[in-house]
Amino acid sequence: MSVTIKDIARIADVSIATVSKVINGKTHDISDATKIRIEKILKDENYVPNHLARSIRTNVTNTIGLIIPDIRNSFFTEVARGAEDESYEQGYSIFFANSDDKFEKELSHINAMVSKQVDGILIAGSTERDVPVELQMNISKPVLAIDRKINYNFLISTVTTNNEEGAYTAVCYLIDQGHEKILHLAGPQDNVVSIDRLNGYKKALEDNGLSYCEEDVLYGDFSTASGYERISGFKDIKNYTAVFASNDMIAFGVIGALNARQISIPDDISVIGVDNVEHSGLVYPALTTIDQSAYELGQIAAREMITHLSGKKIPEKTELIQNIVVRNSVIKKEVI
Amino acid sequence: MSVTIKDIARIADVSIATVSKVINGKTHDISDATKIRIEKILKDENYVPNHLARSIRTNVTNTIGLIIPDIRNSFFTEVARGAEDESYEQGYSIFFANSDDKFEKELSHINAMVSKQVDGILIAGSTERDVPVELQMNISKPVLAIDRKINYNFLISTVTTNNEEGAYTAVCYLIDQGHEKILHLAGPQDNVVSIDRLNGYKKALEDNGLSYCEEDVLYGDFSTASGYERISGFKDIKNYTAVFASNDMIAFGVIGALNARQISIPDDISVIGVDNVEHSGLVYPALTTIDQSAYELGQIAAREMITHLSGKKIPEKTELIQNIVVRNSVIKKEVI
DNA sequence: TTGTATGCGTTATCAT
DNA sequence: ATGATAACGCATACAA
Repeated sequence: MSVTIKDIARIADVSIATVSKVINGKTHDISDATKIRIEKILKDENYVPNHLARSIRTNVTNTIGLIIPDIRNSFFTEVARGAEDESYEQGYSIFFANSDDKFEKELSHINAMVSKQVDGILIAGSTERDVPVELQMNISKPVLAIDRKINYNFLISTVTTNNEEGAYTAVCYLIDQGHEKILHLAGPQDNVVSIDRLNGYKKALEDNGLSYCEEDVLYGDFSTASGYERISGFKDIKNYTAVFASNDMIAFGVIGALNARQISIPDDISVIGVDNVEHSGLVYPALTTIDQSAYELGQIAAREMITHLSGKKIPEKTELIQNIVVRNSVIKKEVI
Repeated sequence: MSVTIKDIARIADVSIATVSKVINGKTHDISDATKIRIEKILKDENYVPNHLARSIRTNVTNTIGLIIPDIRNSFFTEVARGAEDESYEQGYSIFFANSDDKFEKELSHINAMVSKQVDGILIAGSTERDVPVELQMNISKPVLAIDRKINYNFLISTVTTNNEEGAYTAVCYLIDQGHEKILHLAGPQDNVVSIDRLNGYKKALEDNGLSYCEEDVLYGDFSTASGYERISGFKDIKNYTAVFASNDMIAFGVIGALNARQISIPDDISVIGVDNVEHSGLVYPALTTIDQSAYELGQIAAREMITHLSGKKIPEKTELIQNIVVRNSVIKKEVI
């Protein structure tokens, strides 16, 4: 066992109340002499407060739970880092867990965290959900939603980025650079993010007087392999001057396939992605893309949770802007 | 406040001792009737045990701390995921923290975790260290070292991969494919990992009757930019048929620079990396590389810690094998 | 200025 | 089969 407040009291020949006071800096009614003496003993004995015991009294653990689908998804890697940084700065610890997009696993983690008395939980919800179950869950700790909407009872706020707007920005940039025939490589047809981005694509076309055609959209999944396959066998590629990929992974596949087909980027075709994944600046040519502000998402989520815990009011919803990161995969199309 | 064992006892009109027993399945001396009745109330009242209170009695939190330099480094992303998976399966939670390779930050996290009574701590040590301070730290919880050696008092085991061997494997593979002029893009001269890999490179050459020349090694840092710069201005590149990059990031830079110089991979030059970063299979051409088993590293680290906590003996040191992942960036060199 | 006593939610021992 | 109670380490209201 470690040394406890009781041991210190015995050594210093004072009561534990006195020791507790100097530990917590409530020294206004402690004489300097004993204060200094106790502090020395605390140090000599290498005393470490038992935070559990403290928490059981104060009902505060200075701990936040973070549940994400998968830390290996670079978007969530950034979210996690942002949340941890902010928490650390404010003296909080992070319980971290992956749900693998399984609702059951998410619930299991929530229960564990509540049981361990986290002060609040940050959740990037699993894609798989069971709304009735969700609604009847009785979470006794504040919950903040990251990136995706969720329906738990004690939801205090939602922090998201606007995927439609990000896509809109990307496509407008393409149009701005003179592109008019823009191929869209979408993600799964039933995926919310993919749908949002498709809508942004449509809206950008319409707002710029271009018409939307169904055949300009190729569906797949969010993987590089998918991007590669769609493009490598696509006959009409010459009809387009630009490709808007629904995420960077797809864009990597597109780049690979175009390289393989000896189609030059960006001279023959421009490519733009979304996500600003770490490697997007490192491929050749460096990918122009949309930054989702994943780090800020995590950071702000943690910050708002902590603000809430301190008793202050926080916005019910905050939406981060997705900014374009201009690199070398898009070129201005000269109008002939 | 949440409902406590006391509330349940009141509702069921029994003592808290009885409730505690059914909660913990010690029902051998409880009548079926009361057992069932209490279980129903537990459920109806949505009772969640306060794990803190339990821990303060049992001295066990079922929580493990994980301190890594940076979750955004994909190697540690994998480690973290492996550790979390194993912990989850065994009913443990993970406190997660980044040290940014700062020793001070590492210490700060250790203190917080010890204070919060983790059962043990997994540490991938920061590069920056202060051995005297390290030795005099008196950590009261078991510590397990991941990937890098550390010197805390309560070190129970070390789990690493053998970087020299991994590099050796890579270079032997190159030689096996007929390459004899192999350029090595190393990391920082004073970095342990970089040095280990350089040694593996040397050893592979020597063991295969090839001589090591200092000018065949280009130093830089572990970034893509570094790889790109070293190669883009390197006049003697034509003298080589293969490049062994000290990590995948460097390899990405090499690929980019070779592409830019119109040197074909792998036809003109083969490239091999180390790390098997997520994107390494997704670049063009797909990178042949060495897998560091980062996921297993985290998984095994957590597993051994938990085994130790259960009172069993664990090996003082376990070293994981690094395996080659053959993809498309290396080609067999035809001997003329 | 310092100490006593109580309680936080739980487990576990020992009575009943 | 069930209950009373001490104890875990700490914070704090109140007494001295």
